[in-house]
Amino acid sequence: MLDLKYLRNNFDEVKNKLQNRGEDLSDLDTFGELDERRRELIRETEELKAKRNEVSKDISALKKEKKDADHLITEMREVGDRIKELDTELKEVEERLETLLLSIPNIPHESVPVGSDEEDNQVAREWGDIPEFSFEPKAHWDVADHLDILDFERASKVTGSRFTFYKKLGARLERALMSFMMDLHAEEHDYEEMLPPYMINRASMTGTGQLPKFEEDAFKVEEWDYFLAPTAEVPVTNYHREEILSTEDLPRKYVAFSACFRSEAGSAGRDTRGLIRQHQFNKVELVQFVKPEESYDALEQLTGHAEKVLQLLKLPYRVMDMCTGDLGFTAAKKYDIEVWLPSYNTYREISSCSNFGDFQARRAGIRFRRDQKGKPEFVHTLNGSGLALGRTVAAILENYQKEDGSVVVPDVLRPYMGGKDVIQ
RNA sequence: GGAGAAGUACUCAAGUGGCUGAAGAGGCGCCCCUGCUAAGGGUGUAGGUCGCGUAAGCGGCGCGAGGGUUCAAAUCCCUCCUUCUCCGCCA
Repeated sequence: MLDLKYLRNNFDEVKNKLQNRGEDLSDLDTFGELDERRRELIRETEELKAKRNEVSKDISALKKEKKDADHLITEMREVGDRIKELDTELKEVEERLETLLLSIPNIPHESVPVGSDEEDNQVAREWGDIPEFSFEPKAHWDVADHLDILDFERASKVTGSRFTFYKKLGARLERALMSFMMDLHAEEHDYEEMLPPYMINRASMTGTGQLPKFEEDAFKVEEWDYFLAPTAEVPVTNYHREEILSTEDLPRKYVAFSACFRSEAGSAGRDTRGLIRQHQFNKVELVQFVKPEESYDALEQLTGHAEKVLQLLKLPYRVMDMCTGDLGFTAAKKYDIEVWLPSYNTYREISSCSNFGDFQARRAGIRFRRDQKGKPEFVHTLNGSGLALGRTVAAILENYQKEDGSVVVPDVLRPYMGGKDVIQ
């Protein structure tokens, strides 16, 4: 959410900066009218309330002296009615204004490359050597099928499409990755470990920006106003919703494991096979709350923490600096980390690291105080996958596959795999 | 699911219709005393947000949330949320 006063005072500039984001901005022009009407109503209603408060004191005094106050009471009855009318209109105007503000995307940071779609994203850096195979590398679902470690078919029977059963060493591999990543971030990168709820209420989903605009992307729990968490970003960021942190609380860094649920509305027919696009997947998520002046350094650091996972797993990747048109609704700046998948002969997203500036913090009311007497200020929030587990499994199966159909276990995972060095 | 109790400021807590933005205590700030510490005395401090204003400031809101009654609500009524206790059920 953008700051109301900032938007008022810099309307054209803001509109201009949002232009190359590719979002629909047609509602933006109602802002001026709503904002003006709101303040008009506030002025009017507050004047009347001040009067009512004053006269109420007079009435109280008169009553105490056993004097007649009927004429004042009659007058205030009318004032009260008028206040009620104005308040009703004010409430309606404020709701419309709120809805509008909640639907305006974040302003991109000046360093974000201008562009219209993913074609305009820029490669920030590449790491690792693309593996060469003496045979035709198989897609991870074929590797998994041969090893009998994933069962998509039975998952469609039990639930539906885009779900899977992990089996045997496949299940073990996913669990190993979870522990490996949690340990790495908690012990080496100084994040506090957390296991959040997987169901989230509406206020929290609004706080991080999934709502109101993207309700169709989420799974809704019938009868409850709860949503299945699309990412641990939502519960963990909202952990501090409506709180004022003290300056020594910052930066605050959390690493959370959670299942993630996405309806994938609008992706029908894409990545229908394998682990790349599931309705449910596991993810280790990094979340940071930092002082405003530190957030862009923190983004580099956090992205580095996610990259470290791939480096230790020895999986080749590249980091993309996302352009204005591909930033998403909430981010001010975003890096996607893409891992090499041999069977696709390309890189695929495995992590997304974003700095939201104060955009989420304003929605969620997450603030901090620099010193005892200081005014509360909004923190900056960041998060990034560290990493998505399903896609990491896919990357390992594909990059570490052998001609005989077995898969070598990356060194760093062996302690988590009971010492196993190969899946066969 | 059933039966009860409670939600007030950083914390504890008083307050059942009108000088209560809210007693008191703790905490925190400053000062004094005691050569440090412990203890004692004095004094100060109350959040947040919105509107008007260059500012000082003035005003509105506000006692879990949202409605309602009233000239006036922390205080009365309704709905919801959360916490606690007991019973039932359950991983």
